[in-house]
Amino acid sequence: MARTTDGDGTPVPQRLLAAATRLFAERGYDRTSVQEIVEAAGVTKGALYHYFGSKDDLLHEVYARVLRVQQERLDAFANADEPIEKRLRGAAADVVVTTIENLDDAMIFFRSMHHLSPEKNKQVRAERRRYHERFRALIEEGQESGVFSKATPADLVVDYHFGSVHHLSTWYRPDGPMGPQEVADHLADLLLRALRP
Amino acid sequence: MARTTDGDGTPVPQRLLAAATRLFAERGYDRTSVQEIVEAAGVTKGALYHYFGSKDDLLHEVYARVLRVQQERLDAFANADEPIEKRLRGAAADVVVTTIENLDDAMIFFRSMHHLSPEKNKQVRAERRRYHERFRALIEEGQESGVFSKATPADLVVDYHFGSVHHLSTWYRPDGPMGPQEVADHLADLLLRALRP
DNA sequence: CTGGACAGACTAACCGGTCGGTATGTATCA
DNA sequence: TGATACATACCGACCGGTTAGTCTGTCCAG
Repeated sequence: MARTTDGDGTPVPQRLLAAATRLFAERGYDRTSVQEIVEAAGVTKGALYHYFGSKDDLLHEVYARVLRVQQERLDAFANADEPIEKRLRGAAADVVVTTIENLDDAMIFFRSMHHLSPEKNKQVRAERRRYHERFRALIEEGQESGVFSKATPADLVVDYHFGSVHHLSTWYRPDGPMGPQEVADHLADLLLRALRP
Repeated sequence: MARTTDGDGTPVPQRLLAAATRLFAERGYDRTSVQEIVEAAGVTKGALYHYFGSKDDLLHEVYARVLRVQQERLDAFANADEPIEKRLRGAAADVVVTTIENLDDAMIFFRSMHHLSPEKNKQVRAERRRYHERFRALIEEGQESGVFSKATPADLVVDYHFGSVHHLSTWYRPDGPMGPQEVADHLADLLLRALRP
């Protein structure tokens, strides 16, 4: 039997990543010791430093995973064969749902970026910008075609919406009165209503 | 001459608070050592622990200051003798301006809450709720009188707006193309437009 | 001479990361 | 088939460095 799956069926690197994600979201990056991560994953430090170069690397992996997923989902909605209104609404609501379904990731994303090393921070920022720009392009397209109001610069509208997404990890509770889809519909509504000409 | 004002005219406790605010915003709470704070303030650890019980206390003071100022300003706008639309717009825009003018505070506020001790965290949350509820009351008032749409629960609208305020510290740059008032007007516009019946 | 306002040396606890070592799996060849 | 050789996966003691907080002492105002 391969050592990689001792204990349960999940490979060690993924177990470490999962444990780190949970702990980083729970206590923050600096308050989580490498020792705690490896204990939660049921291995020792040797294993962690066998698969990851540093604690920082672990955090970076979390970011990479989130960014990849979000960008893929946005592209799918943005490139669909639908009227612009529907595409924007779909993308805006979807990012809310996936954020709620991965609140830990969101928490880490917005709270721990400054813990990344400068190069990795730069890399993450660059990918974030790609995401931001794809979203902005959607809004601009609607503005050009007269479906959305031009009163507010598209850039600002993007930040307005992502502010609310960002904020979710602060106030949303899974045991609260609203489900993910419900919140998503409301937030997408607010965005679309704000954009009415 | 009192030792409290050695060096410049500012009393030591305020110098410590100012230094801590800047450093916490710059590097984060955990990455800022007590030694760095006292050096930036031109004193030693003896002085810090003479005035503050702990590093945590220092952070708490930053929160208390921000909360007090924001609550006062909100109350002023909310209780003014104006139509509800104007009062909400005024409050919504004002919080944006003051947030931009104290970006360090905002950065710390949303990034470092989880570093507070449980009791202090609870205390801060309670005050935050008061603020949130005053703002929500404004929106509900407008909804009741038919000036604002009832399509979205008032609670969610509040979180929507404060999401964008929260987000400011992430993207706003003082040397960017927009001034504080300009951004504030746009964001208040978006809120009011989203609330149109 | 008393007490507040500090200075600064000190401590005990961690923490990230390293490193030598071991166990297991796999490829090669006689 | 069985032995040899090497690679991969991991263990856990250990190290250098840092940190929040303490404690004793000094100095000056009133």
